[in-house]
Amino acid sequence: MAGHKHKTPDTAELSAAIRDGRRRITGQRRAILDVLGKHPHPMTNRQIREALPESSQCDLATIYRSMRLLEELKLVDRFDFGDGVARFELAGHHAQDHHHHLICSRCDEVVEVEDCFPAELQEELAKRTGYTQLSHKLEFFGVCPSCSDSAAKSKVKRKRKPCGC
Amino acid sequence: MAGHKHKTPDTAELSAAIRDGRRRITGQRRAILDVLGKHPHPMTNRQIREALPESSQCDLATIYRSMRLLEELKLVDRFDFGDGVARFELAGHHAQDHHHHLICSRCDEVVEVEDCFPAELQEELAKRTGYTQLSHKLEFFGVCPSCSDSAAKSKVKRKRKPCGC
DNA sequence: CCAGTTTTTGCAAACTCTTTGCATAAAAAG
DNA sequence: CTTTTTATGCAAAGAGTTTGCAAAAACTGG
Repeated sequence: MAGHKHKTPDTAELSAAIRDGRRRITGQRRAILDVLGKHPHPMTNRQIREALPESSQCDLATIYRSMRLLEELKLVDRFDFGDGVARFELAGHHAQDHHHHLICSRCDEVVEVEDCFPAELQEELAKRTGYTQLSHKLEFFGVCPSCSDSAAKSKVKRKRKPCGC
Repeated sequence: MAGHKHKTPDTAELSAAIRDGRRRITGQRRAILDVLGKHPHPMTNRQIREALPESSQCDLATIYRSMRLLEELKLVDRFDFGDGVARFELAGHHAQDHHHHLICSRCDEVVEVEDCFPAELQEELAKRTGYTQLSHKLEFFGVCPSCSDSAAKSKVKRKRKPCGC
């Protein structure tokens, strides 16, 4: 009974992923996955901590360590919205495990994007350059409908410009 | 006599760009542009400082401030290779002002890439989502020819994984 | 279910990149 | 050359992330 989507991996899946190494299934790790399972978009470590239930509060350092582990175990995916803060999403949370995002530069609203850089072009690039094992990082930025409506630009702004390209 | 490629903007260009605001043409700023003009790939602020001639050494804080200014003036472009460090390139340094990079995850070698996310797809994405003023951030990662040759994996490695996607 | 062994956690300190306050130096203006 | 205004150097502060270490929790084998 494995392979859920939009759900937290159950203990079986978790232990299956953890079994090989001598890692342990701790309450904190379960709680973190739980939180991620309830959020549709990438979360920062700080957001994860704030979203933890009181019963499973834990130190930020623990979250940082956990995210590294969970990333290695391929249970979460790391994203970079260009503001210098790492964000994580439960792997397999969305229809396509590989996907990108469209982020509003004014209010940070996020939309999941299924478009991806054309595989043929990427393969061509690999051949042309001789590089192997190609992957890419791609995120979109723009102004969301509600922010472009409210011409009032007195909204929260990102600290660092995300792109500029 | 403007519009050079692969060259440092001359004082005329610099002052033209600076004139509007009440900014000044200083030795440090000229030196920084000079350094960028000699490097084909994006440089970190620390690299820029180390590349400055002894005669124009300056504080890192000055470089940070200068890069912000030069970015606003569109004299340099900012890039993010996913390792948490900002990198800058002289604007118009390459044939296409808008371009991306292919970075070796083992040795950090960089190749300039002209491929770009298809404009049609991006416009479609804009229509579909209602977002406006779309832009994107795109970088490729892989293993360069020489690194894949030397199966010896005892090379310098990046501190943070760049992508994972 | 308990005792032993090994991994995790919390806490504090350290690190890296980046920003900022302030007195001084340098550039532009007259 | 003097005045005015912006930039720089230096030091300190911020933010995100990592790490050392003793105490706590999880797995193991009785």
